[in-house]
Order: sequence, then C-alpha cells, then structure tokens
Amino acid sequence: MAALKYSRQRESIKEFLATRYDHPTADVVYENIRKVYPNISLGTVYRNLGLLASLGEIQKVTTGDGADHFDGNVMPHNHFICKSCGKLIDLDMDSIDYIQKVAGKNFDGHIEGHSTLFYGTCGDCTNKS
Amino acid sequence: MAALKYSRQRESIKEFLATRYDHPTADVVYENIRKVYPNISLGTVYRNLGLLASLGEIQKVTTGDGADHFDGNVMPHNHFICKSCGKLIDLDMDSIDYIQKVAGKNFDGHIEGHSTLFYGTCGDCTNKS
DNA sequence: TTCGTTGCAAATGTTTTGCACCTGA
DNA sequence: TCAGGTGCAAAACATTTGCAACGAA
Repeated sequence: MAALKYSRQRESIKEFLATRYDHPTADVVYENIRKVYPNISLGTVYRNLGLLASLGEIQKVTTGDGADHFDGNVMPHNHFICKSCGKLIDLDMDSIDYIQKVAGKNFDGHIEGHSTLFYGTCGDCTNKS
Repeated sequence: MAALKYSRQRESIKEFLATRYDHPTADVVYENIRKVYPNISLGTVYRNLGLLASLGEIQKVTTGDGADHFDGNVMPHNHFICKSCGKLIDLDMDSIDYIQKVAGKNFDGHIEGHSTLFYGTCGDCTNKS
C-alpha cells in the first residue's frame, strides 16, 4: 500500500527544506513554495510535510511555541531555542545518546529515542543586552 | 502589578494536579474541576494553568501529540511518552543536567536549561505485544 | 472601592479532512 | 486505467481574549 507517486510539489518542499538552516514552519514553507507553484495549497504542504516526516526524509520539531518547525537535516542533532528572539538553532555538540541508558535504568519499558530541546539566550541576544 | 488574589478555582486546580501522577491536559483538568465547580469555564482553567505554570507552581509539558499536559510535580525530572498507548510517564532517573555543558561547548549563547522527552514503548505495552 | 478573577462566547491560530478533479505510473 | 496527489473550503482542535458581572482585600 501507499505506492508513493512522484509529485513536483513534494519534491519542491523537500528541496526547499534542504536549503534552509533555520527551521521553517508549515506556513513559511507554504509562502516560499508558492513563489514556484502559486496554486499550491496549505493543505498540500501539511500533507507532504507529514508524509516526508513519517518517511524520515525530514524532521518535525515541536517547540511548544505555537507552530511546529521542520528540519531538512535528518542527521541526529539537538536544538536550541532562544527565549528572547524565538530563533530555533542547530547545536553542534557531542552525542548525548547515552542519556537513554541513564533513563532506562529504573524503567521497565523500552526507550527508543529522545528529543532534547535546550533553551536560553542565543549569541546575538546575549551580546545585544 | 499582578497583586494575585485568592481564587477557589485556582486553588482547586492546583490541588487536583497534586493528586494526579498522570499528566492531564487542560481539558481533563476542566472535566474534573467541573465536578466540584460545575460553572467553571474552560477559559478560566487555561488562564489558571498558564498562571500557575509561569509562577513555577506547576509544570507545562509539551509533547507534540496535540494538547499540552500539566504536571503538579515541580521537582526537576524527565518524561517518557509511549508511542503505542500515548501515556506520559515520569522517569525516576539520575540527573542529566550536565548535557547542558556538553551543549554549550561550541555555542556562543547562554544555555539556561533543557527539556528532554524520551520515547519508546512503555512497560505495559511491551508486555502486551 | 478597587482591581484581579470569572463565565461566556467569539475569535484566533494551527492542522486536518472531505470531495471532486488532476496526474503520474 | 487507476490509485495516489492536489486545490479548495470547511471542519476540527487547542488556546486566547474581550467584556460585563463577580468577589477578595
């Protein structure tokens, strides 16, 4: 099932995310893809973002500040969100995957992964104040 | 500013959360407080949950699966969400706060904290399958 | 009396969905 | 041909907000 057919819209969304290192929301993706395909609908953007995320070709990042963000970088990495300007940033840091072992010690279920979001003030905002 | 006056509704919400070790959503809180104060409105529940969270008397937990959850336990701890049944569980584990040092190594901003959500299959669901 | 709080309802913002039409394989 | 994809608009949710009435200090 789900024989997954080619679609220029989906391809375009994937390509767009590959060029962006901020982490656009569905709405920002929509406004940008629209420049190429003026008739694309927001529903199609959501459908494809969801599809690509479930295929593991992009990553969905939920921050709790309104809309979800999308990341074209599938390599495991962590994010930082600035409490001052709201920017969502990739962190270049060593793996912390061993926290899963720490978490599993007194736990009788099975831990498959984790998502960690760091917060504070970003470089730009720290220097500004 | 905000001279914070007593309200039985707010008190009731705080007490309710103190008795629950699952992590109810605003809607679940509403349905339960309603048994005591049938006229309380959902807006009031949201206002008070937000207020209590910003006072640090309860904790808001965003999982990305729809509605936010609320936790009466303010002690720092981590959560696990079961991909099979959706349950949100407290983890009894050693502190992993040193991951903030790891994250700050190549970062020019200031890291104040982190929120980590582990996921996988909980004990109940692991045994069932 | 004063000003924070409430209930209600309407508004907002995000995401999903039904449906008829379109399109890639 | 035909199942998957699209555009559009309506619906579904979660959450916030304006406002007049209420209640604690």
